[in-house]
Amino acid sequence: MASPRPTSDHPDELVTAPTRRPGGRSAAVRRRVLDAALAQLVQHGYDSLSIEVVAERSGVHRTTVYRRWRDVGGLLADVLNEAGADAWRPPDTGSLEGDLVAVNREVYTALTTDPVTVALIAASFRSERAARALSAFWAGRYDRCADITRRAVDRGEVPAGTDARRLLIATTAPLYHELVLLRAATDADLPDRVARSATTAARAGAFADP
Amino acid sequence: MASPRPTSDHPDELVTAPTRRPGGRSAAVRRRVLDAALAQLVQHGYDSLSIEVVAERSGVHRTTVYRRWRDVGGLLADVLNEAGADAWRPPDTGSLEGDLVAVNREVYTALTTDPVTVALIAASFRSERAARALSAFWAGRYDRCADITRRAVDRGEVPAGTDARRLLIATTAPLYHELVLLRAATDADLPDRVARSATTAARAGAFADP
DNA sequence: ATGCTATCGCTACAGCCGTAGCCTTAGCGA
DNA sequence: TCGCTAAGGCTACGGCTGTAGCGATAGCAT
Repeated sequence: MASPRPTSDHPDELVTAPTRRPGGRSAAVRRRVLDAALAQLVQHGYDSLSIEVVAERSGVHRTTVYRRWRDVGGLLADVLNEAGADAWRPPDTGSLEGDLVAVNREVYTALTTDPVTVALIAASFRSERAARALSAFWAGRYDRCADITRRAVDRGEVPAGTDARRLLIATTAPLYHELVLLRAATDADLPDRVARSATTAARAGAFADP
Repeated sequence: MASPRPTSDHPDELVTAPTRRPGGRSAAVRRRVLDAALAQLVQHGYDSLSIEVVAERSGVHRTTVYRRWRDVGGLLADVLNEAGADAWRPPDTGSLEGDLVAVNREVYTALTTDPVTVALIAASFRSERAARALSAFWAGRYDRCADITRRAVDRGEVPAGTDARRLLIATTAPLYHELVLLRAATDADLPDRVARSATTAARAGAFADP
């Protein structure tokens, strides 16, 4: 007996249930809802983001949104999945310090000027699915950033065996820590300073094997 | 006319309104409620923490809890204020690396075995007051940790001018980043490895002035 | 002791969240 | 073209959150 697809409305792994009718309507509903969610988020912040509001704004019925996304976290997880699938590539400035500074400036602006980023982090504490989506998003970014370390090793700037992930975390983590967790006063020089520290550390072999 | 104290039920700055009658009842209510909140948090996690439940558990009436703390964030902010006022001192092992490793192990256990810590972070995204209380708590901890750097400078382990805060952030931020934001698989060797990296970086002068 | 009043307890209510059940609509295949 | 049925729309409801108003109680000062 060919086991039929389980008909659960809320699959655990997939962010949005794959529709058996991908034609016009379902796709249109999804687009309208995701657009509405993002717009609401940008314009009025995370606290204003409720299923109620998104449904209203998108013109899709409340219960439909509940059925397909379950909660705000599910909505944002879906938004994130789209965002993570872009063609982003790490900067390539020709030097390790330049690359790390560039990365950190991107992170800095994302955290200070873009309400979406912090909203997604906040959502990840309230929804398991949003948390997974955010982890996946970041994993993709950090993977692509491995190129930065590879190039630095090739240029002889840092020891062979330097761990790309550790270096990248050392570069970006202090930014997240200061801005998101400690909520320190914003300091425009912070991203560059941290990136320079990480560069110095990497040159000293702080992220090589043992 | 002597202006009387404003009678707002929900002062913005103070976590708990100072009672004009500190005698038995108010204090007892506070104690019962905070104890109940912490117990509920430890036993059933953050998502289970509602005013409803805490009121039930403490035997204090729902509306009273709403009046004095307003929301879950206010409750946790009050819990935090008590926790931050303790006599905690940074470890003193005789070497920079030893001190940083010890600090990081504390952070690590707090993040992996103690549900309270992550719950407080989660709460800080939902409540301005909890966020401020958490910032204050951490500020106190980081201030006290400045001793670690001072001693290391005195011993000649790191250059004079090494910035205590930057060093401490570099040591602990990757832990928070991996465990809280990235939700990476827990790795018992992580705290030590990161602490050693930070030590190497500090010795190389990565956190000295410019 | 005794009155004053801050603080707590209680009831009632308005509003939002999330789900169930049923009906309607519109992709999709024949 | 036309039936089948997945998917969206609608209504109704139960539960939880947060507030208002009022009466009861117990610190505190005299």
